[in-house]
Order: sequence, then structure tokens, then C-alpha cells
Amino acid sequence: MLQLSKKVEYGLIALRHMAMKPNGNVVTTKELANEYDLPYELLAKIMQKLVKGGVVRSLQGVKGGYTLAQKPSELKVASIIRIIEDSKPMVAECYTDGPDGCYLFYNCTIRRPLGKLQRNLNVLFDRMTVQEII
Amino acid sequence: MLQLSKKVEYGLIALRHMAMKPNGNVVTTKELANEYDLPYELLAKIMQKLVKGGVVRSLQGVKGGYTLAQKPSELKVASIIRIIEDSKPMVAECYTDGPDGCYLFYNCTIRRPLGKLQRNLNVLFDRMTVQEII
DNA sequence: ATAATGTCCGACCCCACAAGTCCTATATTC
DNA sequence: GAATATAGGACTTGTGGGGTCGGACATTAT
Repeated sequence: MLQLSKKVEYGLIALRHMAMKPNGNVVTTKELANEYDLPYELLAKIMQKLVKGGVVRSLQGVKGGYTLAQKPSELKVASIIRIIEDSKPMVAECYTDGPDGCYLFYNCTIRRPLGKLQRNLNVLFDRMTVQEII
Repeated sequence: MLQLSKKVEYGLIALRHMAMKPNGNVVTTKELANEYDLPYELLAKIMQKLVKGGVVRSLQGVKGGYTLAQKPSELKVASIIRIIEDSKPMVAECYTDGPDGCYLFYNCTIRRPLGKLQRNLNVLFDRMTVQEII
């Protein structure tokens, strides 16, 4: 209920790990999976998403791996969630999908008030960065 | 992702509806289900939970129904969620279940930082009341 | 008293989606 | 060219949210 997904958790753990390494130091999926006992393949997928999201850079081949593409202080948790989940953290689907996503939409009486909650939530996730979880 | 459940949404809609009725006016599940086109049985379950949670009072029999047991300004959204979901809104399960709930627990590197997020979230849901969604 | 109409509540189904797995292709190093 | 890394599509599995059904009990009206 209202929880972050495992994917996001794993992603944050990985990013934190990288943020603590000396700059430019590559980290492999294997290393991460071993260190934190995370499912390798799943983590690999997450890392690939982070690459596409521009959060980390990848180096292929032997001696390959990942490095941060941005400073930890610039990596907003909100962005990480958006990249990994393909959507912002939302309190209700109607804020993403619009009228088509919810058959109540037009006569939904709690949409506006929830909007307030949503905005506060946005602020929360926008403020927090990877820097803070080191 | 991080969404409120339908149950909570329905519950809020119902409470709002009741909050707008003249004091002491009973509202039936049927009336609510029709008015907002919500699944009757599910809504009934939710209402029962709200009764157990002390948020609404029930009157059985013909002419029965529900009335608010508290002022709308006293009905915190946080409480509603807790009552309907049997748990507080949590960003990660480890905050409810403790060590047994997550095999990472002791070497989880993001638990403490997420705790900050959690506390902020608590404040958010504690501040908002049914009064505000009228 | 009995029919009508409401709550109460346990048991159940369904399915979308999160979580995790498997397999193959491609890049890089030595 | 062998070893080791990422890239990525396809697949399986498990769980929980959402929804349904059926019957018991309470109250009122006739």
C-alpha cells in the first residue's frame, strides 16, 4: 500500500553504492548483486533503465560496468522513480491517464483535494536526492 | 506505483458524501453505490471497516444506514488509510514488519534515508482531513 | 408474524502486475 | 578467440487488489 517498488529500492541501493565509490570507478551488476544479495537479472534490467534515463553511464565488455553520469546531489529520487517505473509517483491514476483512465473522472469528488496531496508528494520526492542517502 | 488503493478512494468519497449531509442524516450503501457508481459489495465492506474503526456509526434494519461518528475536521486521511488498509501508508514494508519482513533489513543501506521520506509522508497524511475535501 | 430492507461477515474468484528467470546477442579486453 | 561485461526480448510465477456471492442478523412497516 503506497509502497515504493522493489525495483526502485534496488535502484536506489545501487546508486547509493556508486555514489560512495571514488569518481570514475566502475561498478558491475555482479558486484552489486553479490554485495547486497539482489537478484542479478532483475538488477541488470534496472541498471539498463538507469542508463537510458541518463542517470548512469555504461561501459561494455570485460572491465566494463557502470558509473554515475551525474552528481549525487543532482539525482532526484523523483527522477529515479520516473525512470524505473516509467511514471511519476502518483496518488491516483487519474493524474497520469486523464479522463480515459478513470470512469469516475468527471463526477469524482475527491480528485481536486487529492491533487493537493499529489503536489505535496511531488515536492517531497523532488527535494530528496541520492546525496542524502549516502 | 505508490498509489492509494481504490478502497481508500471509495472510502473517502463516501465520507465526503456523509460530511456534506445535514448532521444525523443516515446514508445507505445503496445510495452511495448508486450516486457514485461504485461496486456495492466492496463499498459495503469498506463501510464496515469504517464502523470498526470508529469513524462512522451504523444503524441496522430498515431505515438503517451510516452516520459520521466524528467531525469531518477530526477525520484525518492517515487514519482512514490505516483503518481501511489495516496499516499506515508506508514507503517500504520494512517499516511495518521490522526485521522479519525484509531479508535485507540489517544490511539495507537505504532504510534510514527512506525513514526521512516516511516521516514527511506521515505529516502529509496526518494534516489532511475530510473537512478539506468537502 | 412476516415481508421488506438494511447491515454484517466469511468465503471465494479473477486477473493485472510486480518480481524474478532464462536465453541469446553484442561489445570489449587480454 | 576465450572470458566477461552489458543489452534486451520472452517467459514464468506469486501475490494482492478488486470484485462477487451467499447467508445471517437487525429493524421497521404492514
